[in-house]
Amino acid sequence: MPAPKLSDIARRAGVSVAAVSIALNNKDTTRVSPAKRELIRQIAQDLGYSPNELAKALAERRTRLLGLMVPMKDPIFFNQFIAQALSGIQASVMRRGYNLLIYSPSGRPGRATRDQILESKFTDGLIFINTRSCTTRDINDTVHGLDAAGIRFTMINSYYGRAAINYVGVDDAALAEAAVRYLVDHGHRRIAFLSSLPTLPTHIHLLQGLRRAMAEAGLELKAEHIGCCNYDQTQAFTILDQWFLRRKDRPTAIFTADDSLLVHMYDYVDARHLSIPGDVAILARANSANAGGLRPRPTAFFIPTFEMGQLAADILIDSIELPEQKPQRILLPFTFFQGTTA
Amino acid sequence: MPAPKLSDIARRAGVSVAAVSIALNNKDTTRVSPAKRELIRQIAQDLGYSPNELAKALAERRTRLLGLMVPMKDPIFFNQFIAQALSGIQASVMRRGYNLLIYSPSGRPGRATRDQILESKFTDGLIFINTRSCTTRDINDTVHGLDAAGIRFTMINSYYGRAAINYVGVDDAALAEAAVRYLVDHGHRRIAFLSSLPTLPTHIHLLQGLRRAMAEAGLELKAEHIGCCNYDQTQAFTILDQWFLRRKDRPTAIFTADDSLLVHMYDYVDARHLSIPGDVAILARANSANAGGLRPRPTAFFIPTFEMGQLAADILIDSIELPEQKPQRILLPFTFFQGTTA
DNA sequence: TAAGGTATGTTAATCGGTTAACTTGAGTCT
DNA sequence: AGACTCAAGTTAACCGATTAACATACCTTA
Repeated sequence: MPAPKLSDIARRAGVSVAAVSIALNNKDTTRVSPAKRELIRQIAQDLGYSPNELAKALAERRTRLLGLMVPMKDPIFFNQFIAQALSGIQASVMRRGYNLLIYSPSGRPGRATRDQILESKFTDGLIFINTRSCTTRDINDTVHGLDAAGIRFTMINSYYGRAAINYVGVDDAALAEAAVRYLVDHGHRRIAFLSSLPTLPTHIHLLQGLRRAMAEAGLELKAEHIGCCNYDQTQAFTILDQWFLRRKDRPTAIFTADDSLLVHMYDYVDARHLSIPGDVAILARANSANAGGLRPRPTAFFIPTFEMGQLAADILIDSIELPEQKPQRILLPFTFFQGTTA
Repeated sequence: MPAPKLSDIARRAGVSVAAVSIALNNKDTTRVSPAKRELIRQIAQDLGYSPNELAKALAERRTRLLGLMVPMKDPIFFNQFIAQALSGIQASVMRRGYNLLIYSPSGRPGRATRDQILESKFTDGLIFINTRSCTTRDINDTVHGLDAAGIRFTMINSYYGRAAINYVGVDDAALAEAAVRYLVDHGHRRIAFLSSLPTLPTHIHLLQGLRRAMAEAGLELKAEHIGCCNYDQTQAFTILDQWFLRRKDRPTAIFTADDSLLVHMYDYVDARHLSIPGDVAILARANSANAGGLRPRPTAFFIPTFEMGQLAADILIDSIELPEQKPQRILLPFTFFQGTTA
């Protein structure tokens, strides 16, 4: 038999559908007598009734669903940054009585995506993460489009515009400064920066910090000591060979911008039979859970990815439930771990 | 202004709402003249119309949403098995025009969960993964409840009952047999088995295979050489100390059941200054993506987690879209990787 | 005793779509 | 000319809830 609905209960109880709805939802306690309320409850229970959330959402104009926009490369959740943020998001979402819907538009989440999502009305709000291959322009367009449409959203570590939006990130510039200071304190003068994509907000912020701190130390970050490998091991090796196969000017320390680069560094060091930190010191910006299994243990600045996810969901839900809430911009602190690589 | 709806288009075009619905959905090409169809399209475009998917789903009794049931421990997606399966699921789901909803009931996905989900009607089908802390009874109850309610679902590597259900897994018994043969071929006679939870289907299947293959080789798997550490490093160390701190009967090889155990082994070997494979050989059942970063590279049987996710979603969608589809039971092959640990 | 308040419901509109069944007029066939 | 077919829409029921507005009886209170 089909699932019972409000009208089934109403018929059995000899009351109107409205009465059943009111009774079961605990609204307006004065509208249904305690006796009838109890009767209705009992019948609902006997029938194993549970509401059709779809109909409910349509009537209430609210789904209690959050959408996570993550640009699709097939094995997307292999990315520890995303996996951990997702865990944090899911934790908050559960705690606040919401659920999470995964949207992964193929291609860039620019105009098409915005439209696709604006349209659906399936989610009460959106979280953007790792909009890695988006141009600044795409992101700005998206931000403005969503704002104009009154859609609530939060960006995680992926926006460098100036609009007042919900934002959760880590202070990458400060992190890079701390990294340089650490390396300089340990005697390094030739420092290279290995990154994934030059368009990433993280890349840009790190670079700002690096330049500032190196200038302070009277050093210079040479253009040829900045490498981007586009998440590709082969490209990483090419860059590293350029740095290490010539005798002079060889960097003594490398600062890596994300987890995948750290792994590439380890692979490279293996392949070329270099020693860490003898031949090259490695200082990483990394996710703790991911770096935990690596040997040797990397010296690293860990970013609180899980917490970023949690906060992102929390401030998004705040802004959904409290209409007058101002957008929040949150930068989380990073932590230092002393490994054996620098 | 509020989002445009069908009725707005209908008014502007001077036709009925039904006509607009038909025209925009390309149904029944003979019902609306090409001219009117074009007019309606144009107006929809001008207004930036996009359908309210909620209303659509309610009317069509279909959401094109799949639910993923994953038991919630807070940092759930740190688990590479889940993260990879999720990636596979998401890939298939996208390809087939669906979206994914994450359900993570706190507590065991037994009766309460089943009810919670049956009720919602938000998803067209469910995927169960890693129902690690469920009793056999809970799982059987769930399976029967879902079947009775006509809910479509697939289980990934987490069912040992005999009901005909959609199931995707790996042939763990065969994997364990292959592991034993490899170790025996390399001269090992005292083999220990390190696992996480004795109630896991994987644990049970591996154990079957181990016993069978060792019997074939004229060996015995001693009860004290089977250890379960409940995902806890301290417990793992306790077990390993029992195995290694006494002189005789010390195992020469350890077969590990999942990724976390492999990491614990590495940590242990570090802590006790043992050498691999000199003091102890390690042969792992692992997820390739996760084990990829480990040094030394583990000798391992890799399970195709991503593909399992893909297939799970595919057969689920098949069974949703083809009502007469029989449940499919799929066991995927594993692959061997020759590392340096065994 | 008339007015007003309170408890307990019901009616009907609404959310934004889909779709079976009906209508109407024009063309076709015999 | 009458019966039949087909194109092109329209009407209205329906999906399964929520909720504002209205109705009724009973109880106070001045």
